[in-house]
Amino acid sequence: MPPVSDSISEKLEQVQAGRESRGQRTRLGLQEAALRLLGHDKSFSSLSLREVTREAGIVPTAFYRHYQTMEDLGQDLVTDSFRTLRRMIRSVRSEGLPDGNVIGRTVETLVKHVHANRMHFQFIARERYGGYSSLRVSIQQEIRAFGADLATDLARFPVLDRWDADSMEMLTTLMVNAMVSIAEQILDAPQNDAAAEAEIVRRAERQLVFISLAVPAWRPIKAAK
Amino acid sequence: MPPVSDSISEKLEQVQAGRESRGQRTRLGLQEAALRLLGHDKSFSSLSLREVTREAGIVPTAFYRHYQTMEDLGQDLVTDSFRTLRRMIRSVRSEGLPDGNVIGRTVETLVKHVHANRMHFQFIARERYGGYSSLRVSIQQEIRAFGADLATDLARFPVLDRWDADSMEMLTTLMVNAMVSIAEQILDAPQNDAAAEAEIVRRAERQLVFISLAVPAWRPIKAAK
DNA sequence: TGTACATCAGTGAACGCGCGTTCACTGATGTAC
DNA sequence: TGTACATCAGTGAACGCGCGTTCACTGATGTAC
Repeated sequence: MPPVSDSISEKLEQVQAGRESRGQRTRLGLQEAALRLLGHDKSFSSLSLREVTREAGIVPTAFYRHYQTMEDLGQDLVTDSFRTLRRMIRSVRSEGLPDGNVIGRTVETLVKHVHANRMHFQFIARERYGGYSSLRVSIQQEIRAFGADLATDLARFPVLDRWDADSMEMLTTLMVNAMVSIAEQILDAPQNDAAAEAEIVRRAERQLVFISLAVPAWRPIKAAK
Repeated sequence: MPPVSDSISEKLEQVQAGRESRGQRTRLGLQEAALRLLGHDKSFSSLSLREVTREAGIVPTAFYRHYQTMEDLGQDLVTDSFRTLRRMIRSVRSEGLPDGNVIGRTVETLVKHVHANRMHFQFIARERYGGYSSLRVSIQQEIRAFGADLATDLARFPVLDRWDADSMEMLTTLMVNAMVSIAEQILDAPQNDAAAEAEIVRRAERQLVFISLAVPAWRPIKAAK
């Protein structure tokens, strides 16, 4: 296979509907079945192979045509979930230069995407410190990568563009943690309770505004050189 | 039983070594067995009743003399873990009025206690968003209570004593989240790697210092009235 | 202090169940010519 | 377009295993007198 970007090769495969198509449909079916089951207050590591295949409508043994273990399925879900997340951050970024109510727009976008990809976020939240250690490691890496992306965006702010890498990392860590916490609160809140959700959003925005107030007061170490 | 405080009645029971003593020893044995098993990279919800009793050196059926389900055992562990945590915060508080390097002392104390109660913290970290929803709820409540304690402590600072409740809650949430994240990093770091740990501590302190820089710039809403 | 008795904690056999995994198979899909 | 063939994806029976839970039991512990 030529070194094409993921999303392009994805589409190609869909269009070709070639030799792999049946296999890939089932593979996707397994992923979706797992996510669906995670909605019922279960964690991925407590899902059984048989449960997933049952939900996917295939026989247990067919699982092995696609994955060696449940852990491998989990890895695919991590990859997928963060593809979603990256798409989200890209959409905020592409809305032009930072201006106006950046925090408001960011929180709004985050909340919107948590709803649109509820099960992906649920999966990440549960597995971040949960079951399989290999998934924990992957998730931790992806979150760090997400923070790095955020750092790039933030560097466009005049005050921040001369900060040292260490200080930037600290700031992005703080913001990513806040965003993770927001996502978790949204997931925990009763669904369709607009008031409760508005309150979460309000608090989240206040928190991020508060953090941003520290920015002018901070003296980045290496920038002083 | 008369309404005595938990820790007092605990000691009384130990001293009396009365009718309950054998039962209580086993009950404690079950709790410790569960914690011990959590060290091996497993989450509580994936622990089986038989595993725990095996580790505790009793027959599976004896479990029911002490708990109805594993979930009940988990509740005891939550209670215990936070008793530990509360003892910790109390020790920092009792070291006199806030002065000198409060942040440094707080982080140091936290790290020390994470090491001393590694398995309790591990349990909390894993179950915070993990398996049983009843445990998740209890943990969330306890963390909120911990935040309330912190708010009381922080109110002794001159700048903060006139903040409205909402703003205080925001600040403590931010700090508690930071502390939770520190604890999780310490748990994840390779044990006995002093350098890695020092780095975590350094970053944590910078983060908390950063947050505190926002304090003077913040205008609490209701205090303006 | 000694004995008879009640309660409490731990035992061991047994059960039915869902699990992950193996295997030889069948049928569907795609390729070569 | 049609046929022969190879590969790939799903099947269904079977296995041994650890699980949670029941039950009637035994022995340890504590109490009453």
